[in-house]
Amino acid sequence: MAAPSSSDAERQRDKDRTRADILDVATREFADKGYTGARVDEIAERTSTTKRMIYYYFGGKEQLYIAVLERAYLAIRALEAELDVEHLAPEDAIRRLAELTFDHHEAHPDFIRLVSIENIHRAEHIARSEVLAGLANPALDGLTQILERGRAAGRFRADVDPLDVHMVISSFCVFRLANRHTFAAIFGRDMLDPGRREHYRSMLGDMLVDYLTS
Amino acid sequence: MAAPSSSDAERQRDKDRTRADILDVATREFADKGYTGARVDEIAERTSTTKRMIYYYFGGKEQLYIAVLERAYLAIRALEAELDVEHLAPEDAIRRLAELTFDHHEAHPDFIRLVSIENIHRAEHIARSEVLAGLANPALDGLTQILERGRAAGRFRADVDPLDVHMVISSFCVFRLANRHTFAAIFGRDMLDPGRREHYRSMLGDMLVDYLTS
DNA sequence: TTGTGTTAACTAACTAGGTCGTACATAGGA
DNA sequence: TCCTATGTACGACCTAGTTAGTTAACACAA
Repeated sequence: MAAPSSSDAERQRDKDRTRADILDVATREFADKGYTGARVDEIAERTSTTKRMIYYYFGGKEQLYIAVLERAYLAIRALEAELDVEHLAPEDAIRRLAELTFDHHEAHPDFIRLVSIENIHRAEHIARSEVLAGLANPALDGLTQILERGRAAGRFRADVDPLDVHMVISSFCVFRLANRHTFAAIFGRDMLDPGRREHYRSMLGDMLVDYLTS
Repeated sequence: MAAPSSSDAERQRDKDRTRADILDVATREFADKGYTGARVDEIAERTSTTKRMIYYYFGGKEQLYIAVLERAYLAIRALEAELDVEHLAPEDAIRRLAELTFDHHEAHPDFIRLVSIENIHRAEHIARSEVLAGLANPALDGLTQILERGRAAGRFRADVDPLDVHMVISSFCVFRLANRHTFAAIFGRDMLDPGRREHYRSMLGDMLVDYLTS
């Protein structure tokens, strides 16, 4: 490693920008068309660089896809880590966490689609990623503390596993986005209708609190 | 139209059998690899017939895929229509319905995968199917009656929409199957572990009853 | 019964258009 | 001269869909 000169730093910045550019385009393409449906040529065309560069930077289609997944998961986990609910009553804290997840998923439909796609592939790519395999959810720590506090205060039932609660929150928020198209096609209801947003958002909190305090 | 001779009937049976054979194989292939990932050649090879026959019977890859979706939805709806809970108390009826959906989804992972895949494609194929677009869920009628009974008896809250309850049930049951791979990769928990099955099955009913009676 | 025309069921081989990945050439800084 | 970075062009393979032709069953007239 040579000592970094200013031009080295510049070049590194350029490189990072090119990588980020490719990842932006690739994220949209993979989220849109799935792993098999995505076209490397298409990604290259929508990038300020060439296909050759994609192979130069990432090695291949699969490694590019894994890089896309890694960045998407890391971004979402970074946001989750900011959760701060220690000053709230347990019930309100649970509602707050549910709302955070709710908002979060709604704001990142690409991420939800990538997760769906990755599940179709039985998470084989995540398993192959050293960054992601076993990457725990930071929100889980906050959730564990909330449940602990609620239980200590005698307000929450004692037999609840944080991961189960996380699963319920995720299932509600993920389903609303991931299955909205078949749901709309069959029942004629758009789960993302802005007019119903608040209803769903508070419904999840209500359900959780009712269950935890029963 | 000639009067149906016995050989006509036989030929129709053969034809139906060939169609069903192709659909069986195609269901597995599409559920396994997704629409784009599925290979018509592969389906043909695993069938007792040839690729040309698939085009002969179904017209193309997309029409074959739609036929697979139609059959899968129709099969599941037929089972749902058998729900009979009028003799149960509203709380028990809700639990029964939730368990039926829970068991059902668990027993039909291929169907869940097809639904996930179809959502990745924004339900464009379902929308194109005359059979499926607007095919309501028979279980929804049962659910509506249960909620009505519970409300009339003063045991259930009044402000609950059947479709919302259906959504909660579906989200829980679907998430458990559809997202099990990424969930396992990241949290190290297999949501389909038989040892946890009863826990999840009753947890869903508990949650619903807690919410509806709150 | 036999010959003939007709139609549905079926098949192998092919085509046209992609699709990932690579070989090669080049430029320019250290 | 070596290394990183980049562009062009191509090759090997794959895949949905088609073409052109075969087989088998049947209807009906002679």
